[in-house]
Amino acid sequence: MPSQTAATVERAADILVRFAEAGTDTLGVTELAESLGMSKAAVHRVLASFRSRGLVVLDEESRRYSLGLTAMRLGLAYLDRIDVRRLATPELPALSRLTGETATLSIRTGDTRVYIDQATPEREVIMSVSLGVPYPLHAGGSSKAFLAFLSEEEITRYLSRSLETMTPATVTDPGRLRTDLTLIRRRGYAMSIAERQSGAASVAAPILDHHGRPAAVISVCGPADRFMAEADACAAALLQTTDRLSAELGHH
Amino acid sequence: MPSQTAATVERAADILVRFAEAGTDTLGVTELAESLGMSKAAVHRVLASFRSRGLVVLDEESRRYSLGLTAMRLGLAYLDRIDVRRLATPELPALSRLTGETATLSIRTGDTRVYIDQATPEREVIMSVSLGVPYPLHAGGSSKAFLAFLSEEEITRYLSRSLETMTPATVTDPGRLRTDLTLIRRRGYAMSIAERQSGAASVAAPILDHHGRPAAVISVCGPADRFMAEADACAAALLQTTDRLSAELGHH
DNA sequence: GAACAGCATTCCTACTATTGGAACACAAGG
DNA sequence: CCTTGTGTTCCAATAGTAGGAATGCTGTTC
Repeated sequence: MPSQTAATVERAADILVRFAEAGTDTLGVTELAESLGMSKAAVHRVLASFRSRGLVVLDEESRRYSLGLTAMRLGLAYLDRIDVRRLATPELPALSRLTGETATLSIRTGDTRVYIDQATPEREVIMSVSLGVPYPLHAGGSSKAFLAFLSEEEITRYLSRSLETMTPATVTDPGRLRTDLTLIRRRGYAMSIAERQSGAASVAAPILDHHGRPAAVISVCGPADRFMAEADACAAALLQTTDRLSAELGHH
Repeated sequence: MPSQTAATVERAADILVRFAEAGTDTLGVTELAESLGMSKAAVHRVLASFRSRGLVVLDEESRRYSLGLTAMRLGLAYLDRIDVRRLATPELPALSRLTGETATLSIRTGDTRVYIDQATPEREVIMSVSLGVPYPLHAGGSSKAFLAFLSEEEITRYLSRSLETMTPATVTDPGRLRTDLTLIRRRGYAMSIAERQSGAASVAAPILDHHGRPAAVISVCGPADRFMAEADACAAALLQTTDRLSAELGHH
């Protein structure tokens, strides 16, 4: 969609993105050049430039590169400007302790949604989510908690697209999804068993702003086999938290 | 220091950095161009390129730019790969040389804490700690440096348990411990004389992560009889180190 | 211990892609 | 309705990048 772009800058951005995607901490010049189809010389120049700005750092011994302090500052700057985060983050540990399961916070990013924080309980078998990864709005508790509280037009538009299947339990039929969403609105929270992630289950409820729109979603989630027995208690604790936060955003 | 750089990429990086520095969430093209001495056209091209990679997003209404999801993922990727040990271990020899005493690194393991590394000075009478042995959180400098910076709930929970006596100097009274912890938080470091180990004394301070939680503790310790004369100087050197490391973990 | 392999880094010229002034479009405010 | 401030596009000049090849370095193999 962006119109006037600069190829050099896009390639440089690709290098940066590769650091975020790669599971490994460090990347070498050759490795980057091959995976991006660039020449080693070009990759090296870009890395040297990023290095001068602290975006990446060079380990002098291994001659390999990793992300730098500036990269971290970018991430924290992004999170700082999300004010619902400041409001909700302190609630997650309390919710996790109360329920004995993982509590998460998500925000919407267009037609997707990402976890931006989580608090995990202190026990052996726990569930942990991936922060920063976009997920579709129709699969899983947190996603459906967003979708259910969007406007009728937005829901219709979203459901008219092709809906990705993430697990065998993902619902992709628009009719069945609409029934789900109606129930979610009536109960005030969404429940999901293995819709986004096999073996996982969750309850999720939105924090509504003064327009009644979902500013964020909190979920309580855990391993599916034991979670079902706790689901009702989790939902009660969850709603108590989200109702209070919604009120703080001016929702009544 | 970097040798072969690419001017275009450096300018692009400067734009990115500006988003992290600026207190405001959004920036406009003109604003960026003027503050960086670039032409509006160049800034616009760079932003368009970053936009295609999700590093920045454009608010269609206000025509202003802010950081995007990819920026957050960079920050989280940086934080993920930070292994406190790798960060702090190289600092221990320097701290030991500077103070003439032993420098140690501890991490928490639930309701206990273990030394995972140490650096000893080159002199005849030195103190040496046992790596890998769990110690309780209420006795000794390193332990109390952890305890003091946990959440109020965690402290209360810990103090409600029965507290082991390790030496005649160990404090086990919850009231006196709370007074200790308050002082530690105010000074930024903990001091202990023979609380965990007879004949030993130490100062200890936490490395705090971006949540303000203690990721690790560094201590400087030595034989009690001579250590007291050096304690203030050791604390100063210690805090200089831990403050810098906390910043690298995103604490501010 | 010498030859080798694999890596990062530098060099240098052809040439492609960026540059930036100016023109344009659009919105808000006087 | 004109003005002033945006962000965006256009285009020719040229400055800066690209990339193949050479170099230097490190660690490994025989």
